[in-house]
Amino acid sequence: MNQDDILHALIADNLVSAPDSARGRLLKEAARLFRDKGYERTTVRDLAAAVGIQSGSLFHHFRTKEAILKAVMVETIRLNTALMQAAVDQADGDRAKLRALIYAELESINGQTSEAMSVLVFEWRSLSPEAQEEVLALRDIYEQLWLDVLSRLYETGDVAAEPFVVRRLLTGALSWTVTWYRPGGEMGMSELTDQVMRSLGLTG
Amino acid sequence: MNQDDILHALIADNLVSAPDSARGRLLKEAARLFRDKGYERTTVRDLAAAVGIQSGSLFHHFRTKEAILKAVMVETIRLNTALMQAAVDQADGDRAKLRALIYAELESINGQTSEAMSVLVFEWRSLSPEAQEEVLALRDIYEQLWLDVLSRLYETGDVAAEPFVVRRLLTGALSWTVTWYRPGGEMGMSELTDQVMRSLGLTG
DNA sequence: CGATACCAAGCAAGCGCTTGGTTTGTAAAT
DNA sequence: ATTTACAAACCAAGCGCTTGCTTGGTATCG
Repeated sequence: MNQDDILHALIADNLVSAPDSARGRLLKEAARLFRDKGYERTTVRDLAAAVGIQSGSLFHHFRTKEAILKAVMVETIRLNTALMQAAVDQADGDRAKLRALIYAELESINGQTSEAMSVLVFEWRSLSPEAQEEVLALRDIYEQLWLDVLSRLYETGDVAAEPFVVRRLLTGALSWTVTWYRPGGEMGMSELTDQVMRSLGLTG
Repeated sequence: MNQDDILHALIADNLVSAPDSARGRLLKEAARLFRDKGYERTTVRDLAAAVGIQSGSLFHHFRTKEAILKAVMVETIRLNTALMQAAVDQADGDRAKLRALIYAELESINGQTSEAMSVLVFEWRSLSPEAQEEVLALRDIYEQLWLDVLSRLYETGDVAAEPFVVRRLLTGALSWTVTWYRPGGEMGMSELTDQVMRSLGLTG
């Protein structure tokens, strides 16, 4: 299963919108606008204009503006959970698994789903508490992947700090790359992954 | 110079507002509201109510709502730059200096100036580009403190990754603590600092 | 023919900010 | 000691605009 296969499997199960559907295109544009201007500064008129319809027509596809934000987040988490799962499964050994997770998360944050991942980090507060809870539940599976690997590395002494702390530090460190790292620049994603591994005192 | 002395020196120089002045109280409440609800969701009526005046009276103290956001950020950076400088100066040796910087930043993020630091991280985009540039210039001094220490640790081999990458990873990792770390809980700030040092493969 | 997708128009509410006038604090002049 | 002067701090009211969303109707298409 490569990345495209994973995406299409999710689309087939109706867990993620096809990028060429009306809904998919709207979510893509919404993610871009929310990242660029922030959720609150993005108006329903902006969103409608981005896909070439009238603002009122949006509400045929989504009940509220917030539902759009939520959909962006939910679909992104679903996709990334599947990608992370695959990354872990394919790697041999815990160091390699950790490296695969870091690489996969960097790719989520700085690659194709970059806009949506930014929204997930920086627009979290714009979600109502009820919606936050729902989205949080989806994250749990995903977080467990990290904790399993980090726990084993902690027991072997490869990583000296507590797994759940390391994971949270890494969440911040990797999320933040969106503010300074430029894919396609001097440093490649693989090189950046190496730098992260080295920062953790792990080499190879 | 302890923390209070540093604060009062800045107040004397008119670089930071006194916490008991009208302006200081407004900035404190603004930071809290901006963190809790976000800049856009916080109305001038909210801000005014928080300090017990009419919304129109706000504009006697600040020209625009954005000027309030900017003042929160500027004053916070000024204070924290001074605190970091003191932390570096007081520590002996580069490992100790790094630890002091990490501890000081964790304290900024999770201690007294917590609200304002959150605003600095999560409301950055709400600043106009011109204001962003001004605030960014203030950060440079502060960032140089980190780079000096990290460069020396890189040369001695204590830290295996490039200084500017490590600093940026740390910026993210430490900023993110605001989302999960609770001061006064099980883990103290000093213990958290240790965990960060261990995550970097540094002990003692 | 019925559902799906859309448009044109606009409503009610909330927004940042302005305005004109009043109170309050302070310090010099009487 | 009282008056005068004046600026800083504040209020009450509301203007003009934008916001998310609704409504009633019209294409489009299997």
